[in-house]
Amino acid sequence: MTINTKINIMDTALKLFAEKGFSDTSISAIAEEAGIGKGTIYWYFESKKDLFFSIVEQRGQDYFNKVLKLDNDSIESEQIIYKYIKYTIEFIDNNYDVAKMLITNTEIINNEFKKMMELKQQQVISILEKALKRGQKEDKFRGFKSRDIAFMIMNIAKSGHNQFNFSIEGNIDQKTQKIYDFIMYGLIKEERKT
Amino acid sequence: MTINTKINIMDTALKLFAEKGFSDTSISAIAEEAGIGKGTIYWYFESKKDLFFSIVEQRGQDYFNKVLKLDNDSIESEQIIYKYIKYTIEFIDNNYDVAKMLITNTEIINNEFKKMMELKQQQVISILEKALKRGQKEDKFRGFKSRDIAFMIMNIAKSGHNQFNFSIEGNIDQKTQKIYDFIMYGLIKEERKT
Amino acid sequence: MTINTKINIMDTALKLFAEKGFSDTSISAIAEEAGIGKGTIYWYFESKKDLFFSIVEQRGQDYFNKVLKLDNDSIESEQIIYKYIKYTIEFIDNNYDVAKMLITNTEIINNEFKKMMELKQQQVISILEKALKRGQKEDKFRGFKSRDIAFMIMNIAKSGHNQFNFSIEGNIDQKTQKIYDFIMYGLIKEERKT
Amino acid sequence: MTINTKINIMDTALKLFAEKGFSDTSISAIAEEAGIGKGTIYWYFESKKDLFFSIVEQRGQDYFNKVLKLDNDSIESEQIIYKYIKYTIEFIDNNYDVAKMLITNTEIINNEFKKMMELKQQQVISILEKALKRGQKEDKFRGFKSRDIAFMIMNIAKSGHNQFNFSIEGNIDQKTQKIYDFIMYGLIKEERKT
DNA sequence: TATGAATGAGGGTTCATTCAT
DNA sequence: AATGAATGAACCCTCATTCAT
Repeated sequence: MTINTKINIMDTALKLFAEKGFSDTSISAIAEEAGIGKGTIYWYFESKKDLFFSIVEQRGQDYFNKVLKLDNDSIESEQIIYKYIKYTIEFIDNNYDVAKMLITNTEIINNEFKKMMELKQQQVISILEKALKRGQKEDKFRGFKSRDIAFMIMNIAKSGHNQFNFSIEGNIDQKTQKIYDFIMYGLIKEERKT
Repeated sequence: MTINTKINIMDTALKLFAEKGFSDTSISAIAEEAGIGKGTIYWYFESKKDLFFSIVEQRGQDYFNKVLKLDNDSIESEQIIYKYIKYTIEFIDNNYDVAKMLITNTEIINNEFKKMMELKQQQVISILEKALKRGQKEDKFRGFKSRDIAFMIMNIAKSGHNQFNFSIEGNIDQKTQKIYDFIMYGLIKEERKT
Repeated sequence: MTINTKINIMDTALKLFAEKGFSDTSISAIAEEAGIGKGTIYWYFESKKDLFFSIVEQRGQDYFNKVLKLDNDSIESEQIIYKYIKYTIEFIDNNYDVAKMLITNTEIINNEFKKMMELKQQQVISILEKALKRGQKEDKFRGFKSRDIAFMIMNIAKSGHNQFNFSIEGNIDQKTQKIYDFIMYGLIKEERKT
Repeated sequence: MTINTKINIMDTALKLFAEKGFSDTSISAIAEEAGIGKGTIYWYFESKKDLFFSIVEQRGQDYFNKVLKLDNDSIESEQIIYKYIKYTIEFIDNNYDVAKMLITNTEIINNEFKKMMELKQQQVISILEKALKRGQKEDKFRGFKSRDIAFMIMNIAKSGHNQFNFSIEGNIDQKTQKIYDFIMYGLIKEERKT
């Protein structure tokens, strides 16, 4: 019946982790929902945590690789920011469950995993920081601490995620455009100060 | 023995919840860390969840009340945004543990509590939205969907929070100023488009 | 307020023991229902079991003493049986709670107490047995093993007690008469065999 | 390990429930006595109460079904009474533990269960009542309130049960005969009144 | 590959009892 | 006499994990 039991397990687990959180999702529940035996999960994964990590890895790898490719001086700095936002929105849209799972379960996961996640985040921040610095050198962007801004951009990009039953409206491109526009020009209508 | 056992329990629990998450913090651990008997916790709190909620309520009430007072047309719209950011940064700075606890444990808490949190968030969004609309009418702000922007401001304000071992640099006022400036003017240096 | 705290405690405890059983009645619940502090109970009683025993002793003593007085050869044997039934019905009627408590909690009480209860029951059986033997000698009663009959009388006398929402109908005297009549003459209408 | 773990659990639990009562028998004690892990019990039973109910159901069903079959107008009314007594004695003899468990733990069990038990008892009373009324119509039995007598018969039939280290002497048939004889003819030797 | 019975550590919670006040 | 905060043993139950099949 199951062409690929492993995928079946991961999909089911992802759904339940996102719905109820890591701690409140039992191996039994995953097995039952997936229509397999409890023991089978342990044939494919070493532990519950291993299952969680595997899901994140599988789903997040694509996104992360795309972002890593933005670390390229031949891409215009605005484009890097635009694409970073787009990739992030896209990832959240296509992997709503993983995103939710990551956002809501970060802390309950072990330190090794947290360190890995931190490392990746630091890499992303560095890529954005580098692009921002370049943009400043090229006199495109205003003067500021680029690392701070990189951090703010990271946070604002998550606005594509539905929190508290609310999210920015629109499809991926519209959301991206809105966030990008806000980041670039801010709120103020009046003449730009320099 | 302790002058105030209840406060001792809440402080200890808060520390552990923030450190290890709700599910991975046992009542036994809290009792041991607080230097009291397990049963004593149940003298002051009905359940582990009740303890969690009590902490959030106690710590969050001040912040929320301050934000609610911003819902006042006699305050200039920019000031509302500025103060919202400041209060949020302040809250996070002074209640680092609660903030972390809230951010990382939202999903594992029961629905009643989640609904209450959502309600509060919606109120905050509405206050910002109202201020933004007023700012637009007064021709201060650019045209945009104010609810979307309110949502982005909420997300960006959280940048004061140390995630992944990184946060915006500076004291409360400096952080606030940086975020406010970014929100108002964005990245771009060039002449403002209208 | 409380003229006699001890009586207050015993009355309240009796009510709750009868309602919910010994194990499911907590000291806290008794204290709360009695409107006193938990510690106060321990001023009057050594333990929860001591409280239980005290109640039984206090309430059962009268009944038991009355029955003991039936051990008297100058009372006609039928009268002993009649009065035994009457006293038992009376006790159950006036001390419904104790009776229910005793019937439903016998086993959860310690062995010392059980032995004491057994002893008393054996005394009662012996009294009935003696009366029955005397009645046989006097050619009033049919031939049978008097100890067996004594035991059956003991059991049938409990029919005055409301079990499963049903009991024999009537007031104390009517109930007593019905049971006595049944014991004496049985069901059969036809000519008596000898 | 054991050929049938479930039966092992039920037998062990029955033994302990009868010995010490429901509340004073812990799941740990059952597991230890049965030589299995605590968790295993929860593989077969949903809860401690479920375990209790299952035992009662399993053991009591046979008895109850037999009694229900006595609700049959083609059986002579005396025979119904005789057989009811016999089945009851038999059940108590073969299921001493269950009987004791039921008699001593009725009150500590939940209301749903109590209602079910009451219902069954009412059915039994009704069967006896019906037989008694028929016997009266056929002019076999004396005039009385048949429901009261049915209730007394139920109580006296329990005399086969060893209470307070005493019971009627003899094997099943002898006990049955003694009780039946007592019920039919009562104590009195003299000429029968009508 | 796949199962599910079995395990036992650990969870949250209750409650009889103590004792300083 | 009376209190109630504090205790900790013991409770029922869950669940990640193992392993014989």
